[in-house]
Amino acid sequence: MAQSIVKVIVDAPLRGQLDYKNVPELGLRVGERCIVPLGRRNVIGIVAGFSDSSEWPVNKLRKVAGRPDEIAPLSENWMRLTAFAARYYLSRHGMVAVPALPKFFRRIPGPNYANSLSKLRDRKFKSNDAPEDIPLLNKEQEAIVDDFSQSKGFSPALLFGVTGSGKTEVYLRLIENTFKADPKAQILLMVPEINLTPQLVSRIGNRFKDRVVATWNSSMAEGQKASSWLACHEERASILVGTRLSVFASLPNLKLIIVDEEHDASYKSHEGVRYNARDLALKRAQIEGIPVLLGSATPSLESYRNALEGRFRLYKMKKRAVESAELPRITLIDTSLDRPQNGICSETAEKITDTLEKGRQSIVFLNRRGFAPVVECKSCGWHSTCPHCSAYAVFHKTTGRLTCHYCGWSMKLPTSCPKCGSYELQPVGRGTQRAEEELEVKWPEAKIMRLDQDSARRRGSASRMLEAVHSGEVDILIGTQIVAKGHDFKKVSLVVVLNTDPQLLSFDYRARERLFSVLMQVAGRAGRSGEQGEVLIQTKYPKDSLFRYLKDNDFEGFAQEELKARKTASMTPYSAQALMISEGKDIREVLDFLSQVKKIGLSVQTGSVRFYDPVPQTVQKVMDIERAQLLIEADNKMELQRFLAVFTSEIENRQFKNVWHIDVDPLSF
DNA sequence: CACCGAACCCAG
DNA sequence: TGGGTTCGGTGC
Repeated sequence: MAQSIVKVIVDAPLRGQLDYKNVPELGLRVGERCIVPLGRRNVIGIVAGFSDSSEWPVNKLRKVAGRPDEIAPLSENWMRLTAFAARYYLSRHGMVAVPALPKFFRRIPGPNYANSLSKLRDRKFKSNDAPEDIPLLNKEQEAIVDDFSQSKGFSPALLFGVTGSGKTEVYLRLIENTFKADPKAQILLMVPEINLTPQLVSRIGNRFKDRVVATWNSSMAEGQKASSWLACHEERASILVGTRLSVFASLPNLKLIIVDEEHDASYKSHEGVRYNARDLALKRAQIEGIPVLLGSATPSLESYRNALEGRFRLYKMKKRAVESAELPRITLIDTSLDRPQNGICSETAEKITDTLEKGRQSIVFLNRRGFAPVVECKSCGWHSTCPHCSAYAVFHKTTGRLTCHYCGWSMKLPTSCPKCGSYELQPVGRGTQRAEEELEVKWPEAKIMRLDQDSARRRGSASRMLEAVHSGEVDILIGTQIVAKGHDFKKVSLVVVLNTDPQLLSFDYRARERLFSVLMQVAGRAGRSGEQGEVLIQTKYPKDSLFRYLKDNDFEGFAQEELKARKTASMTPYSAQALMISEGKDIREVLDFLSQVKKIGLSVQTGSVRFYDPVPQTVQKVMDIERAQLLIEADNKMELQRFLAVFTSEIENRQFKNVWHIDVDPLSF
């Protein structure tokens, strides 16, 4: 057997695999973790293969240093998935595979290792004994469950279900059917963010009492991550509920993947390897040859198009699961006719008062945190800017400070203008803190609560606040996006949307898609149990077609109009994009570098690949680093991929000293 | 001339 | 990526 040389991948930006002399007594197998010397230290690597020859002089090769433990190898499919991700997102196999393991499993074992490992194995997963009542499926749900459960092999499907149509119940039945077909099956349920997982996990735990339900998300303690990971790897856990990183979990008997809220931007990773976990979930299902379900009330245009063109099966759920729950009535308030007082139009104010009188709850949605986005000097025109970023420093009244939302820099709000000394400093614009204060003045008797990153910062405090809403202690909940996400508030009958106009006018062509999605979600908070819900949207542009589709609860109409526009302009999903981003001290140097890079690109250009001009990023400077980008486009992902492989190796060969990276399939600009 | 942080270089 | 080394500016 050809086993004298071990090929190892490690977490370092090195091309290909590293060769080491094998130590046959270790009995290493492909997919196993091993300890190898790298430079002056030892690191954890993963065995990618064996060979009897090397491109390196064999006598210069170093020996494998050992194995950390007896844990079973990662599967061949897992290795294929991570290798694919590395290739597609222009990274290195080791830089995807190794960081996909919990920290515990990528550290060199210390003296207590064996002990800690057995503790991890013994960790008990919460079992749930709450009484369960299994809702009956309606006709729509039943047909979908029956059809999807017939899937054989790789079969992607999109579940388009309006808010409240009972997607979760469909997921649960699909999981149940998967266990019926294979009692040892493992299922991966991906969710965009952690906020929702507790409710979802306990619901799953209730339904599948004899199963271990593991969770995996970035806010968990390292020990918990490690024990969840191990339980999945050793097949003690049969369901994993996790955020984007869990697409790389080791699930040797994976039989079904569900991606909930598939349109959600948090599936895209922004640090390290910039992968999109939803896309990788599809790839994973393809590699494993298993069904995958993407679910959403407002699918991404990309997935919706895939469904329209027959690449995904399309399931629709247009009824709310609770028969009596009607869809909320949406009213647009023209802010140029009904001028807002302290941000609130008179019609809005009346409705809030009504709702209070009826003893029902209201949600006020304002997607901007802090008190005011900027402070201005009325006498000289000075604005509060961050000294390290090209952005305003936001005024937070709770702390009395100006804070930069990009780098975290902050200073005490000056009492007089730093430029001219005038005392006429005035906060401009409105964030949730200001709106909260204004609501308190207007409705002093109401119990008002604010929910945003600032008020929810402490661990678990968000869930405590949500609990207060559920129990009815709160009359008006004001907040950012967080209030929109999937909470099943029974007593909310009014939703008010303040100032979404900036997103309507944004140059980012995806802003409309995102706005539609978030408005649909927030509207879905109203009237979830019986009583007719009402949604008020204050806008200067009530005639915008986006609102018409929203009023008619017509995602498909909206999506088709958007798709048509995108097709005409050959924008995504009718084209594929990659952003080359570069950073440096001097913006001219950065732009200069990107111009050179563009020239190189033009010289190796293939097929439909085209370039835009290098431009500074929207927020040009962050933490004193200037950033610019070069947008590269092709007719489809395959052509773009083929080009990028050649292009990046060409740039690497030139050994530029500039810092750069590539964001494949970027979601924002 | 000592000290420190930033830039640079390298790993099989 | 992480770590070690080298380089250059600053302070005494």
